[in-house]
Amino acid sequence: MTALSASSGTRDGNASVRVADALRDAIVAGDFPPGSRIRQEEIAERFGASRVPVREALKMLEADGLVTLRANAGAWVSRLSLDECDEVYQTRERVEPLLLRLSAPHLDAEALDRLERLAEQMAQTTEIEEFLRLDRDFHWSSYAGADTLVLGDLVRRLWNTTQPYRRAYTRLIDAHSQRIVHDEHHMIVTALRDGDIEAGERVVEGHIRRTRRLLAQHPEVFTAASTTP
Amino acid sequence: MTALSASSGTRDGNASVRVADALRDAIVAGDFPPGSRIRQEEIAERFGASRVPVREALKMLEADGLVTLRANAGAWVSRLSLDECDEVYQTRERVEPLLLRLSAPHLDAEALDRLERLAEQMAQTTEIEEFLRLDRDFHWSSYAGADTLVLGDLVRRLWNTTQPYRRAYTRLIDAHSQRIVHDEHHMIVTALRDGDIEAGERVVEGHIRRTRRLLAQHPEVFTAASTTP
DNA sequence: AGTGTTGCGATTGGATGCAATCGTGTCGTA
DNA sequence: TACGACACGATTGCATCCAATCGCAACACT
Repeated sequence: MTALSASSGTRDGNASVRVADALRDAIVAGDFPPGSRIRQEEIAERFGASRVPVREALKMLEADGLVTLRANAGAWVSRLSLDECDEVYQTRERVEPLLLRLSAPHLDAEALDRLERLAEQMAQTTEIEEFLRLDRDFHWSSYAGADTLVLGDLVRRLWNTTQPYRRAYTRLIDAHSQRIVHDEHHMIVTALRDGDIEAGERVVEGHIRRTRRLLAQHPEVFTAASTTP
Repeated sequence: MTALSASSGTRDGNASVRVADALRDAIVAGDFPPGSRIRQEEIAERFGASRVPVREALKMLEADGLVTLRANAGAWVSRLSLDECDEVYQTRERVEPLLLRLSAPHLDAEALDRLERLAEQMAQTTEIEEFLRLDRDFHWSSYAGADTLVLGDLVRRLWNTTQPYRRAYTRLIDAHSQRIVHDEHHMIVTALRDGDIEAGERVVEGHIRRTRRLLAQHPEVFTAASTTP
């Protein structure tokens, strides 16, 4: 599922977008931990392109907040301070309830069943990457009803920039916290089934806030976050 | 104030950023109305650069939401539908109160005086561009205390993408509506002086919501928005 | 007359090549 | 030994050049 292959053959006319997508996936997947140096030529070779589309991709990822560029120096995977991460989470607390509100009316029974299933799967897994993937999948599925372009993109961006810290943090939570996450997910599904948007908004908000507070109790995550497979 | 000169001489190492900034300013200023075709070579010549940094700039502005790119076809200034604009405003309703909250504690008496002065100036001007400039200045000054990077950028982006419609809409509001805007700005200053962050958040939220509703009553703004000086 | 097709100009996408800049290791000096 | 200057390699930034694609108009065909 992570970015592999996607190189040989296709000359579809937009290498920069392909490189950006692949590189974004790689960063989010943890292949490039925060602070990693990104060399243009290395990326170019890796994805079978020249440096020009790579640079365009880097500009896009910089706007995404995933990459930090310094003129005449190079590109690094963005590293968030605890304060910045906290800020992103506060932003998510405000924005994601809205996205859920916009999505909720368009979620049919099948979509809700799917959410339920994802929540169940999460409760049963202990593997970290699987947990992260399911969590992402759960929330995005809950937002899938919103045909919004701009807000969806915005939230996706906020998720992406904080993914490395969510990964590091996931390693730290105990069974009790994990149980709370499971309950909250279940409450989201319940609220959606009841058509109680207000309740849904409040659960999502609290869900994110709780994670933010827990993260703030683990500043060590932000001093040297590394992920080596 | 609009982008002129800024061409000859300086070889500072980051032409793409300069082009992006200048082009962004030009779009926000209304030099390129929504739907305008953007030809790479034209921009390149205009800012004394090659097409390569122009394309990098376009990728950045696309991520900003200001420009829409179609592969092998070209670039256009993004055009928002009424629904999309409404969505951006709903997002602003959620996010800007937070930004104000983060900013408020760091605003000193001098900053508040400045806000007061800007509000007064707005109440006395009738010229549209001046009104827009002061409005932007007022709100951004109220957010200036927040040393936040990510949230500030996000809000700036939301303002930029909706600027053309705010401009078109400003032409339509009557004296009564303008008076309400003035009052709301004054209430923001008052809340900040009192240190009542809750009140400030609520005023900002209502301020944006009211504008959103008024915009929704003028769908003609989104059918063919043009601004020719 | 209406419709599908084919060719050309205009424009974009991408690769290569060269100049400018930065980081780093080495050397010289106090 | 500690500190600063310098030169070299590595990397980035940008301009030029060529190929690929699209839009459009003229044309042929039913």
